Parts: sequence; structure tokens; C-alpha cells
Amino acid sequence: MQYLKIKDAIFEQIESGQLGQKLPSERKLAESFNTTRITLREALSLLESEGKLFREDRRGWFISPQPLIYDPTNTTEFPAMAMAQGRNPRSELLSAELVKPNKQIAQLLQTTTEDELYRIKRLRFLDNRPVVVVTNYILPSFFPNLLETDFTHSLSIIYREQFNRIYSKTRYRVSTTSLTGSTATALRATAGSPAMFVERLNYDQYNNLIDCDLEYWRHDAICIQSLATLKNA
Amino acid sequence: MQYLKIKDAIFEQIESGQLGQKLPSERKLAESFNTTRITLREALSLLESEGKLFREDRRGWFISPQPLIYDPTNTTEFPAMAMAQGRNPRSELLSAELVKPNKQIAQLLQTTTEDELYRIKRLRFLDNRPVVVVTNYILPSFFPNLLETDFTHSLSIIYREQFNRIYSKTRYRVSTTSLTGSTATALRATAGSPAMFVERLNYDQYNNLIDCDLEYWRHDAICIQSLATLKNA
DNA sequence: GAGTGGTCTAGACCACTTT
DNA sequence: AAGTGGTCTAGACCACTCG
Repeated sequence: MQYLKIKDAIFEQIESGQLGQKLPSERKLAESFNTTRITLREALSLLESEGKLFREDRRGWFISPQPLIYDPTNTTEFPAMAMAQGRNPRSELLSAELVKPNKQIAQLLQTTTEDELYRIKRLRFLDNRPVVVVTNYILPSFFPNLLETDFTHSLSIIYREQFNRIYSKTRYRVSTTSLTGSTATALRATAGSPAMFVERLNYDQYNNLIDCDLEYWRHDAICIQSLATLKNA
Repeated sequence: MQYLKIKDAIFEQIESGQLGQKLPSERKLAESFNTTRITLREALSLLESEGKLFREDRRGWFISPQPLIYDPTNTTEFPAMAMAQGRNPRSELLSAELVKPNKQIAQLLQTTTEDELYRIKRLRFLDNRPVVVVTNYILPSFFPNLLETDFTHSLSIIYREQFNRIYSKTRYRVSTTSLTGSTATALRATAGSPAMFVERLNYDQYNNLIDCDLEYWRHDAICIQSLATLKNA
């Protein structure tokens, strides 16, 4: 159980601020604990699972900043939410296209794999660290010619100001998964890094299902929080 | 990237039902893919992160059953919730004591580390698989002599029927972490297994903070889901 | 008692990032 | 050009589970 001791030792060094934002190389750390890289990586991976460290692919290990508090029942756009918590947000548009959805998405939006949907992919940063890939699938019937708009604004603002649609109800799901493929790459993560997956189905003020969100978060970058009035029997 | 191919191959075998509920031994699997145990375990760990497989410590690898849909805004007790989804629930009381809380808990419940609290630990099973360790910290002022009650019933029923307190509001947080120590052992998990952590602060019908829940779930056993009316600016 | 998973050693090569 | 992380090999021992 050597790796547990190493884990605790590294954690103490993190807490006491002896390590910078970036950890020393695996070889140096392994040597300093008198062990092999495999065992050292076991310890680092544990700290990664616990959300105390994160990796950037081939760049090394870093200490995780405070997570963003994320309330799925709040429509506040990402930039406003981040700034309210003293963070510096930034977004990059990855793509905006009209596509035929796969079966899973078609089912979510109660349409077919033959009916095209708008798909908007974004990469969002916190303090210059990429933390989430967000994919929106949007029903075109409610938003004609959406692709001609300027996506520097958030979707909820575009919906409200250009189409008079206001998010009013959401059905969200949260589960854990791991990052793969282009999502992992965009987040500078190694394939297999732990992730938090948030799926949202959004309804407008007339109770029409208008779009869905698929969000893949670096799992240490987010803490879901909400206040709820309980439904009693 | 051999382990990615192995991962996909194992996943296909899972989907097509070629594997039983329990996987063959690591040595056999490694041999069948012409690789070493280390690489094979890399592939299995990925599937574990994705929630498709889980491990029981020294017992082997198993295919994950469907996750339980868990709505944090619903007070339905665990047994009722599980049965409504066609699952077979069971609970074990691990301990029920009066203890001094640590700093974190004291802060959560707005008390001090000197004031004792009831602490109730439970292990919950789904279809005979241990899936979550739940720890409740309860403010004794609202529930005199709580420890003398029979804990075969759920807490919310005891609160309602013996103390006239009804859960009416909750502040919940969801994050990911990993299992360690006695929590891991209770869940038959290896230290470091990925986990979903749910923290709840519960209020009664008079808006008094009455208790908190700390829940460590095997991450593949749960999918958080809720419906929310959005708070618009 | 046989076999298993958990842990660890001591290397190696490559592609990539960084200096 | 040097160093790094990602990946992989080919073993080993132990404590534990299971038949």
C-alpha cells in the first residue's frame, strides 16, 4: 500500500504550498519517494480521482483550482456565473452546423434520425484552463436561420432577444464518465480522464421542448449545487 | 493505444452478451488479447471510469447493472425509490452514535466541534450489491433521545411520525471523488475506486436546519436526475 | 490448495512539449 | 536537443477468495 502513503505525502505537500501550480516531473517525484514511475502514477491517479490534481496530456500534473459552483436550475449564462465567482471565463466556438442526429439525441428531442438539427459545440475556459465541452442540439422549427447569428453571445440571450423564447423548465441528469476522442483532446486531457457528464433538456415558456445540452466537464472543475423545495407525498 | 482497442473489444463483448455478469480472470483476458496484465487493467479501468464495469476488491470484475435514477428533490425513501424502479433494496445499519463533529461538519450544520451530534451510518444495497454509504449528522435539539428509536425505518419516517418534522427544503451538492478506507471496504471496493459524492443539508417545515447527509455512491450505480423550474433574471 | 486480484520492480521506446 | 509523459513488456510476491 505504498502508493497510499505517497498519495498522502504529496497531498500534504500540496496543502502546505510546497509545490507550485505544476508538479515536478514523474521521474523526479518517483526518485524522491524511492519508487518506480508506475507506483508513483498510481498515487497521482488517486489524487486525480479525488479532484485534487489534474493532468494535461503530455504537459504534466497540476494542482486543481477551486471548482466552479454550478446550479443547473439557474439560467445564468456561463460567463456571468463564472464572473460572479471571481473567475475569468472564456468560450471558443468549435462548430455550428446542421446535422442529422444519432439515435440517442433523436430520442431525447423526440424527433427522428432523419430530421436535421442545429448542433453547436463550444469549449469553455476558466482562468485559461479548458474545463467543459458543451454540445447543444437545437430544434430548427423554433429558431429559423439560427446559424446566421453571431455566436459570441450565449444561446439563452440569442433565444430571448432574437426569437422570444425563454428557458423556463429543465430536466437535467448528472452522471460520471470518462473523456475520449475529440472531447478529451479539446480539454487537453488524456483519454480516460474522469469526467462529469451533465445532460439537460430545456423547455421554453410555452412548455415546448426546444433544445438539449450535453456537457462534458473535467470532473475536478465543477461542483453541482442547488436548492430545492421538496415534493412531499 | 493498444488499450483503447482492447477496451472497445471488451465493450463489444459486454454488449453482445458474450460475457457473463462476472468477467474472466485478468490473466485469461490478458492472454486472449495477447498483452500483459498491466495493459489489460488499463483497459478495464477505463471501462470502470465510464461506469460500464465495476470491481469488487479481490473478487474480480463485473458488468454494471442499470444505474438507479436518483432525484435529490424527492423525499421518497431509498427503499420506495428503488422498488419503484423494479430494484430490490436493502439497508444495513453500520452505527448510530452521539459524536463530536469535525470542523467541516460543524460548519455545515452551523454548530461547533464541541457540540455533540447524532451520527447514523448506513450501508445500502441494490439487488444485493452494496452501492452507497450514507452518513447522517443530526442536530439533537430537534430529536431528543433519537438513539433509542428503532432504525429499521427510514429517517424521514421517524422524523415525521415521532417528532413531527417534515423535510421541506434541501440544499444539495454533487461532486466526484474516490473511495478510501472504511467506506471503500463497506462497498467492497478497492481504495481509489471512482465515486459520486452527494451532500445534502435538510430543512424542516419551519425552515430549521435539522440534519445533513453525506452519501458516497459507487459511481456507476447512480444517475442524478431532476426537473427544475428555472429562476430567470 | 489453487487461483485470483492488488501491488510492485526495472526496465524500454516513442511522440510530444519545452528549453 | 533534452526532457517529459504515455504506453508497454515481463516478470515477481502476497493476501485474499473460492471451490
